[in-house]
Amino acid sequence: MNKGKQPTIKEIAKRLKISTSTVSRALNDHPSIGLVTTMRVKKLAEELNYEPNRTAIFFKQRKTFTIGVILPSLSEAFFSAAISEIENLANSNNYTVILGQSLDDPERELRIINTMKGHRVDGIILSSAKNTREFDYIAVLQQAGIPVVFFDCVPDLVHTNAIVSNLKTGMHEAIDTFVSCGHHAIAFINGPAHLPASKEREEAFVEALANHNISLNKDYIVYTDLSEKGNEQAVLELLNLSTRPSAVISFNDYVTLDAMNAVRKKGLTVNQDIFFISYANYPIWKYMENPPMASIEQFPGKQGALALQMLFDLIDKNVAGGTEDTSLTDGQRIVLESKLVNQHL
Amino acid sequence: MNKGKQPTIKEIAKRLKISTSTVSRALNDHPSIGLVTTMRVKKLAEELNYEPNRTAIFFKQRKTFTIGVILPSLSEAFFSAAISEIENLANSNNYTVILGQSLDDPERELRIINTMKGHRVDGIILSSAKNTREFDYIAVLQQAGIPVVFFDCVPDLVHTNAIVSNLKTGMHEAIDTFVSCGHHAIAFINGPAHLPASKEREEAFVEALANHNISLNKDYIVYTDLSEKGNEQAVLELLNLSTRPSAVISFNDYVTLDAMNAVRKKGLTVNQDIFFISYANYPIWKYMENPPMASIEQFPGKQGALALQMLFDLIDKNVAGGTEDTSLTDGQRIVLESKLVNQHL
DNA sequence: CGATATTCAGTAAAAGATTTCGTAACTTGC
DNA sequence: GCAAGTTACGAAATCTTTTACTGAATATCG
Repeated sequence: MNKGKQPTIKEIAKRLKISTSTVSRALNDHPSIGLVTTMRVKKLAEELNYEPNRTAIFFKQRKTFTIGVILPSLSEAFFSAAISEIENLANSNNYTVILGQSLDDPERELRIINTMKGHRVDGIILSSAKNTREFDYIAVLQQAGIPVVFFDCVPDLVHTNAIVSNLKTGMHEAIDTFVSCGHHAIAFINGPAHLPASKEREEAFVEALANHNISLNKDYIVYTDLSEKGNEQAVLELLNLSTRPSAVISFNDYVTLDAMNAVRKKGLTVNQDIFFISYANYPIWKYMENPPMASIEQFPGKQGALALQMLFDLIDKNVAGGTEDTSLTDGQRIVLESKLVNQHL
Repeated sequence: MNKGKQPTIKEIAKRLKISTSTVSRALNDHPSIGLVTTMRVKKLAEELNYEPNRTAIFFKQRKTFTIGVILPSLSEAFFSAAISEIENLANSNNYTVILGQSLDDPERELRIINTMKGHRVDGIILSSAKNTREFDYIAVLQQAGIPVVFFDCVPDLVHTNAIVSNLKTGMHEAIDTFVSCGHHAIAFINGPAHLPASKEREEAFVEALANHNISLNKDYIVYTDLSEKGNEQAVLELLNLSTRPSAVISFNDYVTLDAMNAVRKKGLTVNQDIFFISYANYPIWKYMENPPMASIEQFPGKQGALALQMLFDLIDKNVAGGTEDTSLTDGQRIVLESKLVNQHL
């Protein structure tokens, strides 16, 4: 039969006694090939079950229609929502997604980036590991002509393309909500202080309190390293204060979950003794008997979609413009507002 | 400088005034190249920041060190746990993962498979869409020499490689537990009847009841299409029975979540009026105030890891053996026992 | 009718690495 | 000192597809 081999364009050419270039052009509907020939080629291709060898095309065209997506973790709801949307959108644009998870390890992140560079991906979407401090690879990728779009965890540098979430709007809404429910003792469990995301949250927290003329109580801001233990300790710090807060905003839903467990262990009741609002809007809240009072939605899917859209734009410019195109060096940013949603109570 | 181009072995050869074959061999530590030459080549390669063009190698070697993973959904906890582990393991074996989600749409699944075939992946791990009935693509992939390993949702065919979860052990343990707690009115919310996974669960359910000499009440087996509405309706059927069950085993945790919500809406109390056990062990249970009594863990990460291991074996055999190797046609299966864990109460 | 377009298809190079085959130069063994 | 073996490297083919260039045949026009 076909000797277990995939048919090639050469095979078609031989059978039809025409040249491979004609076959290639016919299959790509090139106008310089006559209708009859084109039909003959396509017919035989169909019969032989011909499929182009994409590895050859990738090689020749220096384009792989592949994008790399690197995330800290695939099992975190925020990221799996994002990757899900990215894959979906990439797929409908005939792009393929290759995947890497850094597990928040900068070394591993770097290794993945190099692998993807080796695979000659057309672009990379990257939510960097929490403790990545070295971003030299950005220059390397730029040198290699591979555009990068950051999202969620974005390095604090100019000249990077990114989708950033404006965490402030959500924080303001959250505090408005708490205040309008009569809360004045509002605390904040923040993440690691060095993260831009933590800084932004904290600024917004301070601002929002000021807006309501609530004086800032330093004890009401505590920090967690985002581990389960860290989360528990952070909330315990708050609970052990002489006047404990009645409302807590926390870094994200995972922190809130651990915090709530700790609260219950202390014999207190969520949504009675103490109320929560946190970032991320974990899809599970609707199933909880005592969910947080509300959530600050960050739209992971939308962020992913925007990131991919921006990446496509960069890839196009990359193809159109020369190597000296500045589109890669100039960083563009799109800001997505966070929003208070799911008034669960 | 380097004209914005990536250096190639040709460039190295030219500068060193040796042939490209020597460079290639030197870089691959081929024994027929002298130590001095090898060192010189490696040194220059380092200086020039040479990186092999993998698209060229993939093309030449007919091997991409890439595997495809196709899952129904990336945002479901079970699958994100699996992909996370697969990516992890693939990464440490210097393989790259390309990703596709079928969204339980057979057409989309097929398209993804073809794309991956085009990418010349070395193998595919596939958890097929729930309502895929046509598995012709298996033959096509086999013809193309691409091994496939199924897991979780496995077609009911011989000659397929798969990691299957033995759902029975878990069911037996679950019912043992219920009975030992005094329950005799045990119901079962099953998934769509056509799924092998549903059939297996139901068989085990019937067997386990028989083991305890509990006569089977047909009304105590209801079905859901796994939609939120379907899940609610299913549990309502049970609750509206003249003698409602005191214990319920459900198809999976998502069903249980919806069922619990419905139970509460009816004014009943979970873990008091009615108890649940379900498959999957959703990681969120530890945060719930009224979690199911226990969970039947299916070890998604482990299943993924085993699938990848099996795939690697098949890829190796594929390389070693000829095209006529039967290893691809003979289906091998590994069974992983499900297990009752997290006695949450 | 001859000059010029237009149409259609072939030739060959190119992309970057690996690999088969071949061959100089040098070392052994006797 | 010569056959045989070893060492170290080069030339060229190869993997598949695309594409710039070229050329032949046919059509069009003045």
